[in-house]
Amino acid sequence: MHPSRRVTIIDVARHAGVSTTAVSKVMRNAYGASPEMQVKVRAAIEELGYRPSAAARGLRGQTYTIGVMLPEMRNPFFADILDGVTEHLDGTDYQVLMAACCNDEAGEVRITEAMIDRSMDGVILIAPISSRRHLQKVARAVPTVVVGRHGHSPDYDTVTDDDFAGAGLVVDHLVTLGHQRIAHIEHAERNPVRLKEMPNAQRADGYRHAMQAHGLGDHIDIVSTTYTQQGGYLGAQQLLARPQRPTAIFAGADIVAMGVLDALTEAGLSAPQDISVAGYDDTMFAAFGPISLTTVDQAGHQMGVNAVRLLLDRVAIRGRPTAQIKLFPTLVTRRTTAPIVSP
Amino acid sequence: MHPSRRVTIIDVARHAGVSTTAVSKVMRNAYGASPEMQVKVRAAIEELGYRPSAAARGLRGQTYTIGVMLPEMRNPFFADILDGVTEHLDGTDYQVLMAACCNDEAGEVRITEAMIDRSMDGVILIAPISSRRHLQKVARAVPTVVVGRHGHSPDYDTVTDDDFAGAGLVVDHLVTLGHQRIAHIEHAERNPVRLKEMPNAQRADGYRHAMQAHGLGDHIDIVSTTYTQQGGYLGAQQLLARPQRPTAIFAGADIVAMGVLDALTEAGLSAPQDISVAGYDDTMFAAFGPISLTTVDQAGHQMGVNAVRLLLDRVAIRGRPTAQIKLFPTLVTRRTTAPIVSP
DNA sequence: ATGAAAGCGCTAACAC
DNA sequence: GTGTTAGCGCTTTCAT
Repeated sequence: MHPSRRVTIIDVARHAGVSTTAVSKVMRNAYGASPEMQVKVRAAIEELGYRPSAAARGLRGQTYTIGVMLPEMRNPFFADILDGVTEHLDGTDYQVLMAACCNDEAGEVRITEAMIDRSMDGVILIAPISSRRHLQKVARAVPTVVVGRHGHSPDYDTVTDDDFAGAGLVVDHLVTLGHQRIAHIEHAERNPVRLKEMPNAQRADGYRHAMQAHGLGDHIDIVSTTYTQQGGYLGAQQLLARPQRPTAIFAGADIVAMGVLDALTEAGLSAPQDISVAGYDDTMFAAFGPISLTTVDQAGHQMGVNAVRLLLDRVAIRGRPTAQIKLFPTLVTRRTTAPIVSP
Repeated sequence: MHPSRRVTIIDVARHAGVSTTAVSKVMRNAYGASPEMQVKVRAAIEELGYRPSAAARGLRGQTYTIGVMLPEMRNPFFADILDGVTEHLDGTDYQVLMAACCNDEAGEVRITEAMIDRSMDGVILIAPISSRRHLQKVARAVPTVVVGRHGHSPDYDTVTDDDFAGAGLVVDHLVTLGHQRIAHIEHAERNPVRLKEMPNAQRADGYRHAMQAHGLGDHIDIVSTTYTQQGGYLGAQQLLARPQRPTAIFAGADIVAMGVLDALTEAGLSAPQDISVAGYDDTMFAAFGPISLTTVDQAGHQMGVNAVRLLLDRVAIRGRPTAQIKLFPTLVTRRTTAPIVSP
């Protein structure tokens, strides 16, 4: 026997004694195949172990492939989104394929183009940092849903979490505990468009707004670094060097909070005894006993589910007006925040 | 203007005043295109913004796509492997697309078949749990490299880390610190084939062997649960209930160690004061200050690099004999292990 | 409801 | 070195 040539639609048609058109129709549950036809064809498919070639399908119709672009793989929050996506696609003919990029614009362009080249039926872009121009271009080539980036476009749908409100939840919580000198570590952003659209910017805004609302405008204290462990470490060092150091630090992301904790330890301090610390994202490790970080849960799973829903919708009706879905976050209180001792 | 039909190879050929063959050859850097031809064609490609359709290419030649299957997304160790993979592919025409499955056999079958259907040029399977029969089947359909699973096959290459030796490193370390009652929490496995091939089984074997080698055969104490946080928690509870409880616990994976720490805290104990704890994998969170877990570094990055190398090799020369690459792990000593106090 | 036939965009085999 | 042509395996008109 030969190195097993793949079974094609022709083999199935011949085996079932029907036309390839018929097989194609059955495969796609398309209109125009009698029940008997269905039975015959399905039997042949089963017997021969036929699986359609996605490449060949893609040349005429769909590829039944959804692409998901992630900024990185190490933030478990993205895994939550993906769970929502794949779960909702379970049982359908669609397959999700992901690509993680390197958090840089060139990488995002490469990946999105690769997805378009591969005739994917739709793409979900998670927290993209590309220019709006590029996002538009992608969206015009393939049905697109952008997750975790605010702002709206006539070409793609968006699913976001209310980062502004989320930051407010943290500030409210800390104020309730008696804190006033609450500092924030943000991810530096200068690009004006992204300044409005990126979650990190919204969190900083939300922090500012909530501080004002509590009459703590004078205590607003923001350090700009990056959403990395290193960024948290450096940010906290700056804050600890203040003449009047803060009693609470709200890190813009859980991973940032890890760096903050490192800096505290190094300075001989600890949370929450000396300083309360809160993060954002409710990543897996936030729940670990020795860490037990107070943080904000973004409902990643729900974001994923909503993203696919919008996407499949758009695959079906290309031209429909775009939608923006905004979900609401919840505060997860753990052991790194506590009532202030000496106000 | 129309909803922009994609630019095809015909458009480019016409624009450059050459044949489609010529364009195709230039695209693939294939033999038989003069320098002037190259220039002309490249100019036309540039001007028209042409990008070849992967679907169409796949129907005849390659798709320039490498598929990577991951058992899950939340273990950062897999991200290390992927970094190695993508980094090594940087600058080539290949694109990596991943799919995470649900740690179950049916999911793995679905994903591998999806990759085959999509005419991927090669696949890298990370820590697959499927039957050998299925792996063989996949490998016969598409060039395959299996990562993180021992055993060898005439059809696929393997890249593994020496889990047996890694477990030995941990035991040696703990013995050096004066520990004798060193317990191990393993991932339960009954399937006889996987019992030999899966890393978890090798770690348990390595533990057993090392204990014997140190004359501590009588102290061998293995609890079978699962490689999850919950598994670690339950396993530790069992161990703490022993009449003579262990002075050190070697968890088969970092995530298991997290569960162990939870159980210790709950019992009013802590590491390393009361019990030393070691993990395996050196995942990102093992390095976090409040955790600071002693663990084993598997050099995931190197595994990734080696996997692609083997894969591209096999894509070029399909029939070549298979290779097995085994890397050596290193111990990462942190603060959850310490010299024994009262032996 | 069914099937014949014309492509989809590319590559490979073959002429020139 | 270059161009012509025949498919790759499907889906989609369009007859019947």
